[in-house]
Order: sequence, then C-alpha cells, then structure tokens
Amino acid sequence: MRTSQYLLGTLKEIPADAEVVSHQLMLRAGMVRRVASGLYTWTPTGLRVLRKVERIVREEMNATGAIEILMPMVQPADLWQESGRLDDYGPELLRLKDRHQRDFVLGPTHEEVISELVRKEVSSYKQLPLNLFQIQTKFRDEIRPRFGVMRSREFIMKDAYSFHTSEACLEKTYQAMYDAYSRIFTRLGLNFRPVIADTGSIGGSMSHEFHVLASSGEDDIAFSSESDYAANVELAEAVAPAAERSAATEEMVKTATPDTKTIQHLVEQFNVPVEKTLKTLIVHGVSETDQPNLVALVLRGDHNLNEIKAAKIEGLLSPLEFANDDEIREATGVSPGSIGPVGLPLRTIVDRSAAVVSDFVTGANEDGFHLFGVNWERDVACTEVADLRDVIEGDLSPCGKGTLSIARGIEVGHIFQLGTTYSDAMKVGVLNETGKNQNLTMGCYGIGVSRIVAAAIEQNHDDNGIIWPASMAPFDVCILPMNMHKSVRVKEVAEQLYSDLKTAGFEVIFDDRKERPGVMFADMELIGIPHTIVIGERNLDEQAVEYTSRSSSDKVKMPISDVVNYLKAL
RNA sequence: CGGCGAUUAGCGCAGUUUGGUAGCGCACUUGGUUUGGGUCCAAGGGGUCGCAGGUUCAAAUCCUGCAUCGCCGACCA
Repeated sequence: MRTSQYLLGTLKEIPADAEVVSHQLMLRAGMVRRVASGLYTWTPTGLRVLRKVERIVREEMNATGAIEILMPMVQPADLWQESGRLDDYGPELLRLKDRHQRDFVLGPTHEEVISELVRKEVSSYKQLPLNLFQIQTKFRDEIRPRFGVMRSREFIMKDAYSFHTSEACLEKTYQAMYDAYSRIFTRLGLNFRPVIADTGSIGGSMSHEFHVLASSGEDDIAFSSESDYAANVELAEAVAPAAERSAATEEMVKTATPDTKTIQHLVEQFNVPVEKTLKTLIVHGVSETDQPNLVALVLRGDHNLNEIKAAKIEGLLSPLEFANDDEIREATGVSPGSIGPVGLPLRTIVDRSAAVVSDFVTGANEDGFHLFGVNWERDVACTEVADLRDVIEGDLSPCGKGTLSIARGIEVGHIFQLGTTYSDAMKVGVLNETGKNQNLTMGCYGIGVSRIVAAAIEQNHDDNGIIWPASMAPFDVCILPMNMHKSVRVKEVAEQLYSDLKTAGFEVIFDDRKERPGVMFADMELIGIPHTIVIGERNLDEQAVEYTSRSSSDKVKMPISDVVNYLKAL
C-alpha cells in the first residue's frame, strides 16, 4: 500500500473528548471515526487490525471443531417473548417495528435465534454435540457509551453456542473453549488472565471471564499471591476471618454525634479506628404486599457492600434495591446516618468480617446519636451472618493459599455453562438413546472482537503511539524513503524493496508522500508498524539501508539485499 | 433517569460579562525555502456562530423552548 493512495487520517492534536489512551490513539492513528454516540466507522487502518483479530479468533474456533454461521442482527421480538427476555432485558435491548408494525429487536446476543435454529435443524442425539459460532455486529443500547470502541453501542463480537445431551459433554466443550481462548489471547500478544466470574442475568452454573490487564479496565480482578486463583471482585469470596471475636472490654455508651452522618466523619471526629465502626445499609427484601419489606445489612465501615452477593441472599430483591430515605424513616423512625443494628426492628444480616468485631461503634437508631463500645450477643443478637462485602487487597484467598491482590481488567472474553435455561424456555430438545425427548444442555462463549483492539492498545503504547503485537499490526513493515522526490537512487531502491517485500508475503506500507522525514517517522510510529526500513542517500553509497523496530530502539544497518531475509527471520 | 457543563471553519479553541465588520492555532490549497525526527516565509480557500422563536435600529452575544454531545452519579452484559 502506498500512503499516497491510502486514507491515512492521522491527527497531530489529541481529540478533546477521548479520555483513555486507546481511544485517543485510535482517533489519532486514523483507525476509527465517531458517527454518533457509541457508533464508529472503522477506517482502513482500524479495519485491517480488526480483520487480523477476527482471523485469529476464527482460526482457533475452527481448530476446536466449532462451525461458523451468520445470524441476522435484526431479530423477531416473538423469539425474545418466548425466552422471557423481551421483558427482562430492559432498555439495553433496542426495539423497533417494521413497515407492517411487526416487532423486532436489534440483537445484543443470539441465544434466541440459535435456539430457534437448533430446535428446527437438530432432532437426534446423534447430531450432537454441536458448537456453532459467528463473528457479527451486536447492538446494546448502553446508557453511557464511553472509551471509544471499548464500550460502544454497536460492536463486533464472536459468539459461540454449544448443545449437548449431558453435563459431562458440555464440560468438555467448555474446557475446549477455555483452552482456545487462552490460545487466542496468547497469539494476540496480550497480557491476560482467566478469572472466575458471575453468571449474571444470563444464568447458568459455571463461568469464566478473560481479562486483559490494564489500569483503564472497568472491572476489578482479585488474584491470589500463591496460586492460580483469580476471580472478578463481583464474585470473589471474602472468607470468614480465622480469628474468634475478642471479648468485650467496654461498656455500651450512647453518645451525641450531631452532624455525623458518615463513617469518615465518625472516624475523624471521635478518633475511632475505622475497623471498629459498623455501618448499616437498608435494602429491599422480597415483599408479598404493597408495603416495602426492608432488610438491614451490617458491614465494617471500611468495607464495601457487594451488591451481587447480597442479591443472591434468600429473601432479598434481585437486583438489589436500596431503600430511600423516606422508606427508612418510615420503618425505623431514624434517618440514614444514625442507623445501627441495636434494637433495629428489621431482619438484620451481618457480614462475616463485621460479625467478629468487638467494642464497635455504630448508629444508635436515634437521630444524632451513636453507640460506642457495642458488642455482639451482649448488646445485640447476631443471628444471620453472610459474605456481603467486596474483597480487598490483602484478604485471605478463598483458595486457601496466599492473599489477594486486586488489579483492573478489561473483559474481552466470557464463557458460560448455561445448562437448560434457554432450551427449557424455548423447547430445544432431541430424542435421546431411549427415544425420549430431552432438552439440550447449552454453553455460550463470547469474545469482544472490537474491544480487543482497544484493549491491545491500552497494553501496548508509548508516548509516540501504538506498538502493535506482530499478530495485530495493520502492516508488517513500512518503507520510509528519505527525500525520494530529490533522489533517483532512493526512489529506485524504495520501489524495488516495496516490490520484493510484497512478493515475499509481507504487508507493506510504502510512504511515498512528499513529506519531510520527521512527518513520516511520526506517522508510522503513531500507527505502530512493527518494522521500518529507512532508505536514505546517507547509506546508499554502501548499498545499505537502516532497519528499526517499533518495540525496541534497535537500529540495524544492513545491505539492501539482506532486508527480505532479515525480516523473515524476525 | 438525576446533577453539571458544552455546542463558533475539518480538529482544538477565543470572542458572550458590557449587543455594533467572524477571530486564533492546527489541518487544507498555491508559491518559495528546507530535507534523517511533526521546517520556515508568503499568499489563499473554508462559517446559516446547534435548531426554532422572541427582544432590539442592530444578536455569536440578551430572553424562552428544543436538540445534540460530554463529564459525574445511579443503572447495567
């Protein structure tokens, strides 16, 4: 490709709205352009990278025996009615009508369509197992699209769906997908970790996410220092403290604490260690009547409530819903900020870590007062204990070995064992060996193809621009001729090398613009081409050119005749 | 959905307080200069000042409404 005949679209200035470095660099390198909120055009350089990612994903999926199909993005709402998700999915599901006023949705995922296909096409256990995948555009009407293609509304995803007559068979495919994903992200040159994940609204029993580690990630991942254990903080278990609760040493005292509404304030004003404070959060329980059924959750002041864990507790609303100030006052007679477990007329669930604190400080259930020196059992019953909090740095690992550390990750893959949720709802069954109908056990496996491009940049860049892993680079090598329009020798050598490298199978970008050298260097570094051949009068007397690598500052002078073999050997 | 903010050339912004000729930098075009790291000089093209009303002799500027975009929060495969 000659730059003079290409749409390069590099920008010198940093676009104002781009927050994260990958978004900035994708705009500056001419990879994407925004069309509307969360919608992007992939310009030539960006599309080349996207295709590289797709190719690797496709190769590895094919290698596992999965079979590629392509399903429509526009899907009949009837199918979603059937699975029950038309009501459940919420506003992220974009609904639309055609000219006949028939209802459709833009597919955010394809469980319904694939289930419909399989129930029509597959009727015998002999046709199973089956793993079908596609690489296709999805649409999710995100509340707040951001970070460029990292969280956009329209995006490209590889999604696969497997069908089985037994759990054991599903587990085998699940493991094959796990392994394939590991190979894919390794080939893409990414620093990634598989982590145990929440199954979320998709449901199912077992799930792993694959995260690219990057500070701009939107998820927190907990790792064990001593083992392979890694889990999304959403799910990571906060193990019960090994130590027993210490004996009470203080009397319970009610103290006036006017204007003290937060834990931070309590700690600062009354010089209490934050680990000795307990906070009480009021949430909605499942209610049989119109009246709210409130439940209290008690945590240590320095711990965060994990809403996913809490929502899984019997009797609590899922998703979790916080009570508002009026509801709290109605039920307890006190304002948020002074609530505590002592004498609280609500079901009270205590976090494991909060349950072992002694001599603690907490709200007195009286506006403007807190109780100091409170102890469980002596002053207030502690009947219900559960894991309610997010794990934090230094917690014991649930695997039993080591402690946890926490890092940010970008979710680029997610695999689920779905079970029969969809096949039951949509009656996806076959006749088994005994001639009986049996609903199929399903798995589903997603990879965020467009997100991978952004994630790779987050992990691979410097002040000058992107540094592509070889497998993703839009071009393998660029040819930079110095002052070609003045030097016939430079032009001849550049043209010859361009031709030779293409013949040797390289994807080459040849910067034949009439630009100053600095402009060429800057553009090619910004775009992140791994290998550069610089051709200048300076070295031509010796029939030599210069090689530079984007990922290191290596510069190698070599005879023109060596270039093809040198690049082949890299 | 709530709070805050923005909208002026392709991009980044000033001008709005105090109404009176539409500006700057980058990018683009032309000519010259320079030539191994985002040159320098000169000339030029490009605007319904988000949209719709209103006030006024006169509106980018003041008033009203709307739209779009962004940030924070809530929410969330």
